[in-house]
Amino acid sequence: MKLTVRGEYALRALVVLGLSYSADAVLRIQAISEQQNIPKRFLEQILNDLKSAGVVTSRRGVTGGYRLARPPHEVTLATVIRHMDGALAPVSCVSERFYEKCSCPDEAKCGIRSVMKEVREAVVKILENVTLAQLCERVKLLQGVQANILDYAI
Amino acid sequence: MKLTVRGEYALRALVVLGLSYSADAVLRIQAISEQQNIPKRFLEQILNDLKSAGVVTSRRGVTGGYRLARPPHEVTLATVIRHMDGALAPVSCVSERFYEKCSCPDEAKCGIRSVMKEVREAVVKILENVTLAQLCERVKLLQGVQANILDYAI
DNA sequence: AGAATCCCCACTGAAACAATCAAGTTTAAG
DNA sequence: CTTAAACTTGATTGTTTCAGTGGGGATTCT
Repeated sequence: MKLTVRGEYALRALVVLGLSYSADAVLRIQAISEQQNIPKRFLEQILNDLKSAGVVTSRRGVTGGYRLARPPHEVTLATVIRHMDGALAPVSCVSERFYEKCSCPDEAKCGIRSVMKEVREAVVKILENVTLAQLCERVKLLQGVQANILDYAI
Repeated sequence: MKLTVRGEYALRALVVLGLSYSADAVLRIQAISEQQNIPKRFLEQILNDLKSAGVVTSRRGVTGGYRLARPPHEVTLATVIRHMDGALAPVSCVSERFYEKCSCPDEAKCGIRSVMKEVREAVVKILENVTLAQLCERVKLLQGVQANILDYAI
């Protein structure tokens, strides 16, 4: 599994949306783009893609913007990454959803394949069990730690 | 971590070399290439690369060929894959050996990064603990099972 | 010498990646 | 009812990576 810049931007944007999640408040692309150093035009494309995945919804027009389509605890990182970057498996011949035949003489007898399956399992286990809500919690915690250090300094 | 075709070919070739490992017998590129459906010219390049990594050695000339530079139980998959395909981490900002700064506002406060570190740990734990010898064992086992099925059929 | 093998380095064609551009449509406010 | 600020859609571009090829050179046995 390789997380591309595209996938990373998607996660970063979703964290921002997750942190300010509420019934019907929306965030503008520009706001997210500025806060996260993401090229606006590129982010536009990415959020649109997340929309087609049913992860976010949008409102158009001058008061428009994006918000999560569902509460953060219902979105797993696995879902997001699979949609943006494809397979979680290190090679497609061990992928469940993005399977492709490989060139080895016989997949059933392939030792490499069995190791790669283990790797895939390990990755999937982590990413399917971390939700956007948990990711946001981590962020709050990390930023909280920093804030406390500052408090002491003052 | 993404295993490229290049890395996969390397592992496949090493399994062949591992299975017939002995003090000074060598295998020709052509033999490996034919057995494994790997383009000869490409394999040439790959084995040369593995040589510079100290994984294999070669003998030139008409009786030439390749063999493992060290016994199979001393070579981990992590070593091979890192040399062929680079970082095991899903993003380079969490890689130990291939670290590169990422574009997020503050790495220390990045929640995504902390999840990706977990993924990296999981992958490394597997690949650093599987040696070429163990991989060869798996292959023998898998092929053995097939052989038995055939025996019954006869 | 000659044939078979490894060695080295450059090159190419295709695909993936990271953007960017252009020309819409929708919406609220003035 | 016009306009500006937002999202929408689809194409395009420049760069890098990937997989594979090609040509010529060095080495070693016979």
